[in-house]
Amino acid sequence: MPKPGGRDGTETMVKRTSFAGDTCPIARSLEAIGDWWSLLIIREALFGLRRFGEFQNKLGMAKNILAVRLRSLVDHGILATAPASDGSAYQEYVLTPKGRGVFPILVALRQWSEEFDDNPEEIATVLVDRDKGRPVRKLELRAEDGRVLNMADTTLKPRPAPRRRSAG
Amino acid sequence: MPKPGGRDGTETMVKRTSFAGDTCPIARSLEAIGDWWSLLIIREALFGLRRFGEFQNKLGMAKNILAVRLRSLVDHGILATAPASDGSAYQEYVLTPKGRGVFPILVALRQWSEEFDDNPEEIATVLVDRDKGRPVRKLELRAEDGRVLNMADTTLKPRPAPRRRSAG
DNA sequence: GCAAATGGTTTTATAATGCAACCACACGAG
DNA sequence: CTCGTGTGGTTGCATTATAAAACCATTTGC
Repeated sequence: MPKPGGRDGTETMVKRTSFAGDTCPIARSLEAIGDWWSLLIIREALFGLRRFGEFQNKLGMAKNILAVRLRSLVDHGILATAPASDGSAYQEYVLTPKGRGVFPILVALRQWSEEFDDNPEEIATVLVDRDKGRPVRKLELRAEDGRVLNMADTTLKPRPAPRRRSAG
Repeated sequence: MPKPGGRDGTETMVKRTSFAGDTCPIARSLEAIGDWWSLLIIREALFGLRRFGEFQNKLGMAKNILAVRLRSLVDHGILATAPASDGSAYQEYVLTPKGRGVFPILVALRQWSEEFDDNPEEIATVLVDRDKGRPVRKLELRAEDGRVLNMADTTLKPRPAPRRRSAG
């Protein structure tokens, strides 16, 4: 069975496609956090988990997969390693500002489930305002002037060319 | 996509983990749209793409993968098939309300890239208010009374028990 | 009817995932 | 120091998902 370009040294790179160089910001996000586990790890990190064992225990995922994901998240600047806060020689994984910035994405995912899931009664938790203990509103997208926008009120424009600073 | 089930006793050596029965709404969302291509397909659908060939051409993905994804999205009620709008015998894939409800998730992903990407100058487009042509604000999370909340202002509570209708 | 386009499926190869076993190091007790 | 245990991984191997390309059935244009 001759396969195209097989044994002659020309390896066919059948890779999982990468969006790293894509100009679409959504694709670029997915490049960093667009897999099953990464967002769940970040979710747990937002909850305060820090140790390898904590993530592994809470998420019930294979240790090798967790290790790969943690490395990837560190590489992407979403997590950072730090010496353990309890004085031991172990290390911890803590969210960077970039990692904490994922919060709105998680809220959007949560609210989508709350609104459209076929069995919403199976959802165990509600995101509430800490002060009042009342559920939060749906995320709002607003114009510069404050008007609430829905999808039809928006459009995409090419990014304006970067303004060059005059010989700073 | 991972096989559904796994919680209902019909479990047959489930390999790739499924979050279908998870009580976390984020996991439930990821079950439906938590893979590389689904969100990009939805993005293109929001832009108006409808035909198999349009998706395949625009996203540059393998046809078999596209076919699997489209089927999955239809199964999840995110897309629906419809007779072609141009009168031909072909079919089209159109977003359901549930599919259009993904919009805020895409906005959140976009804004995360805009804020934290290492090379934001590579991002080609800006989401703007259609009326004014001005960039939109960051998504805002608000309390019931209108206060803008950040992550620290929120917490999770168990979902209140469903109110039972007074029988009869 | 025939060629080309459309919308897939099948085949085959590679990469990712998952489980279990293994291993290095830290730490505590003796 | 040595043993035993917990933590934090890595390594093999089997299974699954993804990918490219070939193939195929309809539909459309002519």
